[in-house]
Amino acid sequence: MGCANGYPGGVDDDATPERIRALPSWLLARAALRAQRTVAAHLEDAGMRRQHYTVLATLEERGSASQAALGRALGLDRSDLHAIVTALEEDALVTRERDPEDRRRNAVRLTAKGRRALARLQTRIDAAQTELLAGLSATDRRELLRLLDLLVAAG
Amino acid sequence: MGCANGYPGGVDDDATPERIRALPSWLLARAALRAQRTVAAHLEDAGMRRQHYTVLATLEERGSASQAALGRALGLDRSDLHAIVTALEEDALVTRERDPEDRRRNAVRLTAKGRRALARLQTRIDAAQTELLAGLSATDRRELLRLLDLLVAAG
DNA sequence: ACAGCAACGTTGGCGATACCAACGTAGCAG
DNA sequence: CTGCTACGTTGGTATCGCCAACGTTGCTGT
Repeated sequence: MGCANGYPGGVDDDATPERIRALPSWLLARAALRAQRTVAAHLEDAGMRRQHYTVLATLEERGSASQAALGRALGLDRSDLHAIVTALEEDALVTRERDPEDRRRNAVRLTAKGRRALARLQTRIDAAQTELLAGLSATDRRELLRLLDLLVAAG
Repeated sequence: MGCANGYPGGVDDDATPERIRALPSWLLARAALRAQRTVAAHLEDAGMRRQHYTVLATLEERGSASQAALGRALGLDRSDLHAIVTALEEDALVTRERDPEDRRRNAVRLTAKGRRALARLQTRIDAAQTELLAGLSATDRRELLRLLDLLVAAG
């Protein structure tokens, strides 16, 4: 009668209840947290955050983009993008100039240094994804991407 | 030559680049954000947050638990759990007493009112999950749970 | 018996993230 | 030229996960 709940071992308190562990929103939060920590750890000694990478990658694809366009493409707020571009500009990874064709906009462009930094970041990002998905087969990885994409697209 | 990138339409700037959209960590973050917003919206007029639900649900399963045990079961920090239990106690949903068998611990227990509140919360949580997974078939939902569980267990 | 170590709860604080409100400026449509 | 809209900028808010420190309590080894 020593154990209040009738468990023999006793260390069962550390286990997440099935009721919670079967909750999609909880699992998503947990998995995303792990993903975030993994990516952050891989980018740490590069002094970058994950949004810096996504902005640089988008710029490499677009060539030039306004901050508002970057925000819409990446789901970021204008104010947050302002801070990100400012940081990248201070590191000379991007340039920010008034768009001559629409002087409301800032034309943000990748510099040569930015392009090199992006290449280095890409390596780290790839390593983080590999570590994150280490327990999944190739088929499972594809399935995961498909299902997550469904969820994101429905948003 | 009007369009810098050769796109005819022009509203393509709002689309997330494939390079980003195929990134597991990014998809996880986006999907988790949507899940979080959906749950929060469903719990909003109940004046509760999602961690309140998980704590209440764990207590219903365990009967009694210390704050540290709740933290380990749910992946929450001691300090955060303190705030949660305090809030639940103020609403008389749980009681917090010194555990007579180990006076370092607090024995947190569900009250009758807490049990009723949990039942109401469960309805809202279920509705949120339904809304979240609306675009997925039953098979897809099972697959998603399995894959997310793999990711979380590997953490 | 006692000293040292570990666990617990509590308090206070930090950094990252997502979001919102307001403002001035610039383009655009009626 | 008069609204309306988009844009960038600034500043502020709320949540969340995490960490450090402290006093109390239990356990263990000597």
